[in-house]
Amino acid sequence: MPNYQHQALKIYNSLTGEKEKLTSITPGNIGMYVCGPTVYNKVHLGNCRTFISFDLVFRYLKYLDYKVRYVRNITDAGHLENDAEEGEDRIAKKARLESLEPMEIVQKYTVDFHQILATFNNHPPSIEPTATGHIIEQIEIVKSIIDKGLAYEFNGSVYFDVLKYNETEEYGILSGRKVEELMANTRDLTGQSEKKNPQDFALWKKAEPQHIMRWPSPWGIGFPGWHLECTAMSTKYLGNRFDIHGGGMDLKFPHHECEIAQGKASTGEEPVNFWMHANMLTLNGKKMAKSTGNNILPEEIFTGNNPNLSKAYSPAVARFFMLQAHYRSVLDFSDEALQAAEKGFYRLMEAYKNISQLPFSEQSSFDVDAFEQKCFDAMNDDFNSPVLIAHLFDAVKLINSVKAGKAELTQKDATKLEQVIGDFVFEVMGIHKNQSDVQQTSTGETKVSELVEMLIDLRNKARANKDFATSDKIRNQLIEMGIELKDAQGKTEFSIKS
RNA sequence: GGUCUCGUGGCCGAGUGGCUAGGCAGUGGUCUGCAAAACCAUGUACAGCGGUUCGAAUCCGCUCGAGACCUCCA
Repeated sequence: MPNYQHQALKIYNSLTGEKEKLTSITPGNIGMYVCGPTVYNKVHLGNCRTFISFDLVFRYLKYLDYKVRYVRNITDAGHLENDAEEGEDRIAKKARLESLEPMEIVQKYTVDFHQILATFNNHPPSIEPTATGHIIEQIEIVKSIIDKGLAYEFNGSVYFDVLKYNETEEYGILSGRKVEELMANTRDLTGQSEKKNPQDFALWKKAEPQHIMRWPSPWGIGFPGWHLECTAMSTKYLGNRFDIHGGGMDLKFPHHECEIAQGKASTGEEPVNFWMHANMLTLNGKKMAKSTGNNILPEEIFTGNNPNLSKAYSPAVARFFMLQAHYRSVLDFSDEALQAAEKGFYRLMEAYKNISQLPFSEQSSFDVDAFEQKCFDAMNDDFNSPVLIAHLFDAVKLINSVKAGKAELTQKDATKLEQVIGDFVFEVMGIHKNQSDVQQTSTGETKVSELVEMLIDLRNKARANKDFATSDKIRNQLIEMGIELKDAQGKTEFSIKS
C-alpha cells in the first residue's frame, strides 16, 4: 500500500490561510508548479532557500509514493526593471554590462543555477520549461483573454482589465487585497498612460526599437508580460487546474495574483488548489535581494570567503541549517547560527554512522515504529522539518545511550532505526550522503584513514608505556589538522572535520 | 500612508489554551593518565500593559519594536 494512503499530509494553503488535508486531483498523482528564477545573475543563498524548501516538498511527496510531476520554469525573457512603459530589460542590461549576447547571459546563469542547486543536492524538476520556448502558448492565452473581453490592446501592447475582471471575479483573493484599496494606494508612477487603470498589468508589451528580445504577434513586435509565462507553462504541462503552486513569498503579489486572474480569465477554471509560499532568508535582519546587494552567494559559504563568515561550511550543513527552520518562517542567516547547526549536524551523522556497530540486546528500550510515525507526523504537519529534526535528535540520544550500555536495541530494531533515520535524512531532507559522511570514503581519504589508524596504534602503544608526552603530541597535532581522536571503551575512534 | 506577518531563555529555532520541543553555548557530575566524545543533572523563556478563562507564551484589545508586500525580486 502506498504511503500516502495511510499518512494524512496537511498543507498550509495560502489561498485559504488554513492547513488543509492534501487531496490530489488524480489519485496517486501530484502536479506541482514552482516559479523559477530570472537568469540574469548568480543565485544567492536566499533564492536557494526557496528551492530547497520546495525540494523538501517534492521529496516528501515522492516519499509518500505519489507520482509527482514537478514543473519549474526558467525566466529567460527579459522583463523591464519596473512597470513603467520605458526602460531596459534586466537581461539585456546585464548583456550590455558583460558584453555578451542576451542568450549568453541566459545560458551562463542557467548553468550556474543548476550547478548550485545540484551542489545543495536538490532533485531537478520533472520539466524545466523556458519562457522563450513558450511564446506561442503565451500569445494564445492573450488571445483567449481578449476574446473574453478581459483584456484590451493599446498601441501594440495588451493589458489585462483588472476592473472588468473584478466585476465577476475577485482580484486580490490570494493576497487579501481589495481593488478599491489598491486604487487608493497606487504609487504615482509616471508613464502609465496606456493603461485604463493603474492596476491593469501587461500581457504583451510592444518592443521598443532597442529591445533585443522580440517576437511577432497579432499586435505587432513585442514580448510577453512577466506573469503570463507561468500561466502558459503551468497549464500546458499540468492542466487548467492542478494541485500545488509554489514560489517565494515575495511573488504572492502581484505575480501569483495575476496568474490566478489570467488562468481564470482564459480557462474559466480556478487554476490552483494549493498555493504554497516559502518565506525569506534574511541577512542582517533584512531580506536578501540581488537589487540591494544584501546577499550572500552559495560559493562564499562553501569557501568561507565572505566578511560575514568565520569559516567555510559544506552544502549539507547549509541545507541542514535551513531545514532547522520551518519553510514559512523568516530565517535569519548568521555565522553563529550556522556554526551551531554544523555541530548538531555532525553529531547526528556520527550517531547514524554508529548504528551498525551497536551491541544488540534481547529487548529494546525504544519504540522504533512509534519513532517512525512521529517522523511522518512531523512532515505531515505542513512539512515541519524542524520538528522532524528534533525527533531525529531523540534517536541520536538513544543510539549514544545504547553505545554507552545505558539503553537497549534488538538487532531488528537497530536495522529498522538505521533505515528510518537514513530515509528521513537522505531521502526526505535531501542531505547529500557523501557530504555528511564525516569519514570520507574516496580513495585519497581511505589512505588518510589508514594513516590515522597507524598513528592511533603508535599513540596507544605510547599510552600503554605511560609515555603521555608522545601520545598527547600525536593527538594534539592531529586535532590541528582537523582530525579528532576519541578514546572510547578501550578503542580509539577518530573523525575528520572540515 | 495602506495591507499583512512576526516579537520565545546567552544564540538559533519549534510549539500555540493546562503535559520537557530540539540544536548550539554555559554550569555540576560520571567515565578517562589527561583530554575529547558520550551519558546524567541543571535555565525566574515566551516584547510591554490590560482583558477573557478554573487556567494564556498560546485567545481578544491597546502600546512599543521588527520585517514583508504595495515597483523587478525566491
